[in-house]
Amino acid sequence: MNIPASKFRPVEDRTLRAQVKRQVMDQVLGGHLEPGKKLVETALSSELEVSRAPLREALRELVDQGILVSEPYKGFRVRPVSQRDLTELYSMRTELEKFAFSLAWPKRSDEDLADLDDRYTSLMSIRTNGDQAKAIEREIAFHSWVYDVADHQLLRTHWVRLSQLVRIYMSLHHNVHGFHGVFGQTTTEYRELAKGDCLDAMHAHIEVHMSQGFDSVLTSLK
Amino acid sequence: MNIPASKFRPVEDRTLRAQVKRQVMDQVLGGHLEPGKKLVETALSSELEVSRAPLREALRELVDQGILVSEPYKGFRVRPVSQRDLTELYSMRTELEKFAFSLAWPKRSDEDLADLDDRYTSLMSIRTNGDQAKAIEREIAFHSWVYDVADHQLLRTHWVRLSQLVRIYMSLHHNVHGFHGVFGQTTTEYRELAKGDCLDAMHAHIEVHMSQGFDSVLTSLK
DNA sequence: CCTCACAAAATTGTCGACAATCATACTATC
DNA sequence: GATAGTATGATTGTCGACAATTTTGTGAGG
Repeated sequence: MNIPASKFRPVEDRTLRAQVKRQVMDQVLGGHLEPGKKLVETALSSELEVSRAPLREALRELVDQGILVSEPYKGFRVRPVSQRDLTELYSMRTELEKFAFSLAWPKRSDEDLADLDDRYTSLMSIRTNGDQAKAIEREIAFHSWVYDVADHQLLRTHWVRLSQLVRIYMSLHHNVHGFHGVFGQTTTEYRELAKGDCLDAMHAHIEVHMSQGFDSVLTSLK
Repeated sequence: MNIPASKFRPVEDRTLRAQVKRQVMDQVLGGHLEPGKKLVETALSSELEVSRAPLREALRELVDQGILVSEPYKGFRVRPVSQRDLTELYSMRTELEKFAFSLAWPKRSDEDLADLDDRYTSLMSIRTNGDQAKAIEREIAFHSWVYDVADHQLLRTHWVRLSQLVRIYMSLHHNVHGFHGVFGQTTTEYRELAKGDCLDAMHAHIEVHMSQGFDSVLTSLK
């Protein structure tokens, strides 16, 4: 399990705002709301059975998380996708992840390496299994490892923001191509290098790894 | 002038939300609201003469911009500052700006170089002059040049987010140490290298430049 | 003096109604 | 027939009031 440390976690989503946020996020990232689709506040609020005030605040939070876009008097829409955005997303990912590895490199403990193996195993087991939402989450979790180890709060928040976009494109990919992952074999090499002792090789591999992922997802856009 | 292309720009701040956002932002970034200070909604709404609905939405946008923080039932506070945050901010800046230069390098046109000189002159003239808010804006504008040339939307939004934090720390610095800039002589060298033809030298200089800025701002925190 | 319980005040969260704006369909005019 | 103007409906923006929660204040008991 992932969080055995304390049996209890603080109750989350205490406000309607937070609950709404989670639900809309799940719908979008689950691929049930197609990119570009308009969200009508009155319809959503009656469907979720909350008033528009917390709904609007929740949607506004999702805007700055990059999941939605909004224009005054025009309302909210699911963030549209484009080839350019995808290109930028992956170039950005590449850069941040290389930076993360630079930071994490001297900090990797045995515990951390075992943790990476856990995430790897967890990811591989689901790939043959077939739960789309879970598969995406584990893919993200696998890549989050280096950011956890890097122990850089600001970098992490920027990765979280990027990862939302990654989720959108991945669910798009899964909807088009079924359940096989976007990274293929390179994931295994990624893990080996991450446990090894050559940072340059890791950096080089990230470029390859990302461009593999990019090409794979790109096919979903045409 | 900066934007001669089209004589008109779209009317901005059409909603109260946008106006509130701008005003609160100015207050915080102008250093008139100290980090950690609590913002009481009822007080703010009566002061700004708007209801709490648009006010709350505006504040929530500022949260995801990194200027404020919020907790359920606890309200909004100006983002607190810490040495760790500052360290992370500058390491992040260093990384993103190096990336930006890599992208911008082959795209630099003669126009762009002239633009850089304009921003440089504009910055230098204000440094001896003494309007704090303007000085900060021009400092940011100078560093934004490379992001403009890089022409990478996603990278730009991340820089915008970072630049908000930079503004906070700079206004803190100005409040403590008066109006001289935080980068000193290195700005001139920065400009020269940015116009030159050695990307590696530019990258190396960014490290120096940033650590200079970091050290300078750091003194405001103790 | 300290701590706990409890009441009161202050503050945030939520609601329903109304105003301002936008999108659509229709008409008049050329 | 095309286009501009106009009325209508749909949608977002704003407001004031009330509910839920936290914070502050007070006093009893040790």
